[in-house]
Amino acid sequence: MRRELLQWFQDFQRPLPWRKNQNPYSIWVSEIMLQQTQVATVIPYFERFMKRFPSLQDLAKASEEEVLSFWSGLGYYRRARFLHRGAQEVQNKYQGKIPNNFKDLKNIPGIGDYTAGAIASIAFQQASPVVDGNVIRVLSRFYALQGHAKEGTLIKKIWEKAQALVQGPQPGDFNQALMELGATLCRVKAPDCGHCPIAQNCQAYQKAKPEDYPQSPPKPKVLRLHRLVALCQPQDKTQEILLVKKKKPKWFQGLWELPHEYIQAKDEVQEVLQQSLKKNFNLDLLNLRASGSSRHGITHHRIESHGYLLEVGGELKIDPLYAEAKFVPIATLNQQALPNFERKILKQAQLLDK
DNA sequence: TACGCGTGGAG
DNA sequence: TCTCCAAGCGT
Repeated sequence: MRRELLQWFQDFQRPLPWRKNQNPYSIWVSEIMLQQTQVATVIPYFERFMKRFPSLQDLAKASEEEVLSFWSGLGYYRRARFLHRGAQEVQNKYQGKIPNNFKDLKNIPGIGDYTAGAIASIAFQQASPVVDGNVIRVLSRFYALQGHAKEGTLIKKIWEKAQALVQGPQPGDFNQALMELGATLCRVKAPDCGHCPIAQNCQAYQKAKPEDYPQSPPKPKVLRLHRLVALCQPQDKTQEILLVKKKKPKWFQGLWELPHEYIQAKDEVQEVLQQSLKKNFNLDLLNLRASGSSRHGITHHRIESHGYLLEVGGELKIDPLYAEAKFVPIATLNQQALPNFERKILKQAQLLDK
């Protein structure tokens, strides 16, 4: 099985930017970006990020704000803050040399069991296993293991299998081959067993029901929210817009947001915005017009945002709930550390290009 | 151990 | 338009 998979990987692996070399730093960046994120989404972010932060040192000495601005739109922003912190830690504790073993890697912020195994095996050829969503699927099918994909007992068994399988030559390629198989052939739905190099020994395939493995876990209930978003422009400077940071935001720690309020359907728009702007920013609402709505999902939340373009007056003074607030030129919005959640609203108001 | 974190592609 | 879920992690 090991031999077949390695051969298949050599013949059919996708050419990906982080496979051009075995530089531990670029492997690390790619592995963090790929957490819970598909390859096609990551590629342009990876290219842009590596161009701006080509070495660990470049990343370590950058500001968190700038690192986040290069992560803007990729999601799970905590990853970027830990990666940045991790780079600084490697710089200080290991003189800029990324550790080559699982144990030390795992102690770096943002690096868990999976990522420590991935870096140790891919960048340093250590026989260290990896278990991600792909590996759980591939191995639970190959060995016809019972249990759902988030269940502790199943995951533990998969780690044991992966640990045994990774022993031997080319551990990094073998780990990547397992994941590549999961991503391209051994898919959640409609697996392509006809082209699978290990189908002959796959127990789920022999039972003719590979897509029954692993079982899908119970899912949380979806919550629906409505949100008013304020695009505030000063009366005398209409080319600027207000961005804010809460001290303890529910989402998007460290990123800029547009001022907003979560509302009930019956709430009066103008009244809510007027009171909110006065209380939080000491601003007077002079006039408003609707600029469009958009939907966005965040984990198990489905949020409908309603944007309003507002003209505001008065002197900016922020409430203690907020850490910062600033008016920025509209032309600089593209370089700000904003979540896509806010970019959608800005695009609809034609303050950002599509 | 369970939960929450972002986003976009596929079906 | 909706659901599902991806190269996980820290708490």
